[in-house]
Amino acid sequence: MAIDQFSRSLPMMLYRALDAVMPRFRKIFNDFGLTEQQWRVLRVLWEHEAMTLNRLARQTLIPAPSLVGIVDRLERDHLVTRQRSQADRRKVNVVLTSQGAALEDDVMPRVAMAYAELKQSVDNETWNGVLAGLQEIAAIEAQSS
Amino acid sequence: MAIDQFSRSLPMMLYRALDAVMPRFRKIFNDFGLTEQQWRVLRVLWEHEAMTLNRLARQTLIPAPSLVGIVDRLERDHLVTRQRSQADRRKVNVVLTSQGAALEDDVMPRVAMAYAELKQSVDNETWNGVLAGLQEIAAIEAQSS
DNA sequence: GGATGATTATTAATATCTTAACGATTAATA
DNA sequence: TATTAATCGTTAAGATATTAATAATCATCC
Repeated sequence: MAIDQFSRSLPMMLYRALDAVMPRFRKIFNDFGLTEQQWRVLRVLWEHEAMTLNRLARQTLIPAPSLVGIVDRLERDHLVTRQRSQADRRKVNVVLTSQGAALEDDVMPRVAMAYAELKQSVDNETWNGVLAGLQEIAAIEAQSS
Repeated sequence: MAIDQFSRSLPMMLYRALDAVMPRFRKIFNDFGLTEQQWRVLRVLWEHEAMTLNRLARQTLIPAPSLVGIVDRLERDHLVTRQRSQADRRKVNVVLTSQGAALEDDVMPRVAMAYAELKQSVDNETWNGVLAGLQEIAAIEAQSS
């Protein structure tokens, strides 16, 4: 087979790693009534306060059409607000509410601890090697045509 | 920050790598009217002819509830069939139709070529290192509690 | 300065994910 | 053997992905 074993192909190994890693985090998110992508949006806003929907999409790796609904529900839950840009009225800034900002102190410690545990369960050299390798793979151009 | 940069966390790097790698394959799938997970099901069946829905879920990394609908649509398109097991009537075997089997010769070459191109665009040592590292990460127990 | 072309957010349609629950069947057990 | 527990496929409900298209706004260019 050109692609030796399907199960060991790069894409499947990437999915498999995510399946092994994400459940522990999702449990934490659920404890706070958050979905994974809601968490991602908040995680970025906790660092940047506010951000255009497009930039938010890039930072969170969430496709813009999905982000629209996600921000809708975050707005419904009073965690963020939409603010139309004055300079360029096409742009919409997603802004943290005080409630959304306050959530950071509750969620981040638990996530940080889970992340530390995860890191400890993997050999340190392997960990760094994977991150570096993924960086290289992620840098491959989208190979237009 | 305990989790240095969010963008460089392991989960985000995994997602980023997938975003860089998968579009080229999805274009091929679309050329044959297949979705990514329909492809995954066929890819496994091309090697095993038939398989229980549960085992198929594990092999494809597709959650069982999702797989139900995916098999529904593959059945609608006359690519697979459901066959209730005689030995254990709880089980359902998903079986390739001749049409589904025939698709292999059309799809596999193009996917294999895209995969080869992908592999070539990454340093060989990096490639193997990432696969080995992902294997180790994927092996982490689901950490029950 | 108005037609043309790009950007930004959004909607639409279909497919899939996530979590929980349920019905049918089989296995285990008292 | 009647009951209880486990397994298998499935349904349900809400959230998200994927791809294409659209309305509003902005930039450009002649």
